[in-house]
Amino acid sequence: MTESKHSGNISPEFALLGFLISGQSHGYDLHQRFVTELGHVWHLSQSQAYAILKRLESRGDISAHLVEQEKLPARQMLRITTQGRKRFFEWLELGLGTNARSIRLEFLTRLFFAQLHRPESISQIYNSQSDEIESSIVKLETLIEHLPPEQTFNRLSLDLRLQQLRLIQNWMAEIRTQFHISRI
Amino acid sequence: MTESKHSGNISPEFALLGFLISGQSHGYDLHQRFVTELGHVWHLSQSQAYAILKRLESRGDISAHLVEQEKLPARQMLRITTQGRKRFFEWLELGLGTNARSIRLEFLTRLFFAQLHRPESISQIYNSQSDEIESSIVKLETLIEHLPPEQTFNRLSLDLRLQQLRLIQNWMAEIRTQFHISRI
DNA sequence: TCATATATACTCACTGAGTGAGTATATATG
DNA sequence: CATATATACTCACTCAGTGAGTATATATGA
Repeated sequence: MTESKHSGNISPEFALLGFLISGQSHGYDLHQRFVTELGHVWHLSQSQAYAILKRLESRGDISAHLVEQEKLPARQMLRITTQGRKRFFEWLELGLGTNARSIRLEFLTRLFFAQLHRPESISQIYNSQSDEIESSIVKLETLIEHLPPEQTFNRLSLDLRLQQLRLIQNWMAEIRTQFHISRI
Repeated sequence: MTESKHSGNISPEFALLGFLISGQSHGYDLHQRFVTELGHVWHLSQSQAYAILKRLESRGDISAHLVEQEKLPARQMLRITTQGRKRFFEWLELGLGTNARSIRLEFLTRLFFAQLHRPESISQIYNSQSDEIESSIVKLETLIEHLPPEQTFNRLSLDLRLQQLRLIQNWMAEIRTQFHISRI
């Protein structure tokens, strides 16, 4: 317990990769697309976008090629590599997340790119996320049951988390109808 | 938009300060207390606790004194300074937070320490937090209203945030009765 | 009795998240 | 003609966070 484990928050990275699946592009444009399409899901500053792209390049998930322009400064044209493509689809179909924040951020991001690049696996993504929530609700419930009664603040915290997870279930049910996702 | 602006997440710092209000202590003990009392509200690793304490010292919010022990390694005994005390109570009574996460984390932490050190200002803290939520619900509602309809994912994200804020309102109403907090 | 686990008490090196400002140029707008 | 805005990045910096390591003492079980 609890979140902020420095592990989450990987998906702006994958979002940038996801945009590159549609074809090569450059930092400025990727950041722009990110802001207009997912700007209310995540916040991503320009410099941060560039930093992430640098990291992706150093890991071999994308490759960069300088393209001179007559007037404006040269562009770093970016292409996703085979490895990057593999990593992206692994994240898309296997990545999960349990807490409210990561669901809003990661799950929505995955849904967004699934719709773009893998519409046929939307229901699989949806269902595994939904199962994950189910099971973490159960875990939380037992955790709360076994919490010593004097732990007022820990209890309040876990109570809210539990209620948030239940809320997310309803919110996801709403998504299911909107996206015409079939049950398991 | 959206959170994770690198600004939030200041309260483990204040929590450590808060424990020092009750009297001097040392890193190991402070971390232990944190984990047992607020371990389900926040996660705070040991090394992180020490890092924060270092920062607090460099800012002059706490002072350290080496205390030799016959057998175990020496302790850094930590005391809160006048400045630290001032900073702590400012945070306690003025600090706010709008998103689900920061409310669960920061608000609960403030409530915890208010109960310990300032029970008379609990209702003020509660009410200003509650007002803050009210006003950000209004903001979110208008934001959603003015969102172009094709922005499916941004809308879904904001919808969930709105519902989460409403959930928090109910959760806080529950706290009000538990803590016998009077209305404004 | 001897190994092993656990508690005490911290340090260190490292990666990553994130910001804010700066650089340089082109085009549109009042 | 000045100013704002869009294009396209870079840089220096701070804070967050982890995981492993160091060193010692005591309890616990085979």
